[in-house]
Amino acid sequence: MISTRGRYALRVMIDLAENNNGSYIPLKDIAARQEISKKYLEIIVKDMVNAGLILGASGKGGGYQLCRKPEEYVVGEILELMEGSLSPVACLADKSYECTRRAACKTLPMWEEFDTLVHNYFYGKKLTDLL
Amino acid sequence: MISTRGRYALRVMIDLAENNNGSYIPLKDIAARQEISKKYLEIIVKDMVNAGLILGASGKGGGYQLCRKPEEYVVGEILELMEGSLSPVACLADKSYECTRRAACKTLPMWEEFDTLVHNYFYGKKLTDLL
DNA sequence: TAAATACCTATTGACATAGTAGGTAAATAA
DNA sequence: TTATTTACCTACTATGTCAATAGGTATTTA
Repeated sequence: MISTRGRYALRVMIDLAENNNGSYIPLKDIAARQEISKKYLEIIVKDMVNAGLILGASGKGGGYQLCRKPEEYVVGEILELMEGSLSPVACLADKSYECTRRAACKTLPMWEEFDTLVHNYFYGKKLTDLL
Repeated sequence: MISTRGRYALRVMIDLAENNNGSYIPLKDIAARQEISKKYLEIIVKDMVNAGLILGASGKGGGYQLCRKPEEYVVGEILELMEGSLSPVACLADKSYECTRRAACKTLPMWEEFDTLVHNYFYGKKLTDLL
């Protein structure tokens, strides 16, 4: 399951791409267009700035902006940054996770194959594919 | 993310398939082999019985048993019964979910495509593929 | 009658999710 | 300078899910 963090982040990116006019776009406008709580979006958008996905500028005339061309963003990157991991099971999501049953695990190969499938799907989609 | 409900259910099914000898297999043995809390497994296995995936029998000599041939079980069916849904977002998982933004949603087609991908992957795998 | 088993109800601690509340800092325009 | 607009910051909260644990009852066989 993809949480609101990843889903809302994606919608913010799309909104920024569609409404790009060279200047910064206030979160108030994004929240209104997307019908998402502005207060809650603040948290998510802050993380997007920290992750280097977008630019933020304070003060009057401030807001947010993409820092790359829309076709240079990959959906998988955005989702993975916001969700932490897209892996279906803990033993693949946590690189440090040590499972004593690993060698004997009958299901691991399936999770690994599925993990690759998911990764390839979302890394094969660009932001521009959603516009 | 697939929770322990789905993952453990799959391991129970594999264990039942591998240790099938015509009679019922006590949960105690499954829990020991799989190194999973028996008390916790009770909850999961009870749901598997209610869902019609396996048979349970009380009393001495009782335990659990597959009620179909291993090749007649599909992984997707087992996971979906235990996890409730494999859909990545609420608007696809809940059939009754009414989203006012549905028609305008830029991301929905991607979630739908991904949902189909996930469904096809797990419904293309049989229990016997894991043995 | 004793043992082994499934089955039942209730509870718990930890954590994540999806927010809300209220403030501070920074930039611009009057 | 001052007011306004904006991002940014810390803290809090209600609800729910996850992964169990605890202790009992019903059922079947030897």
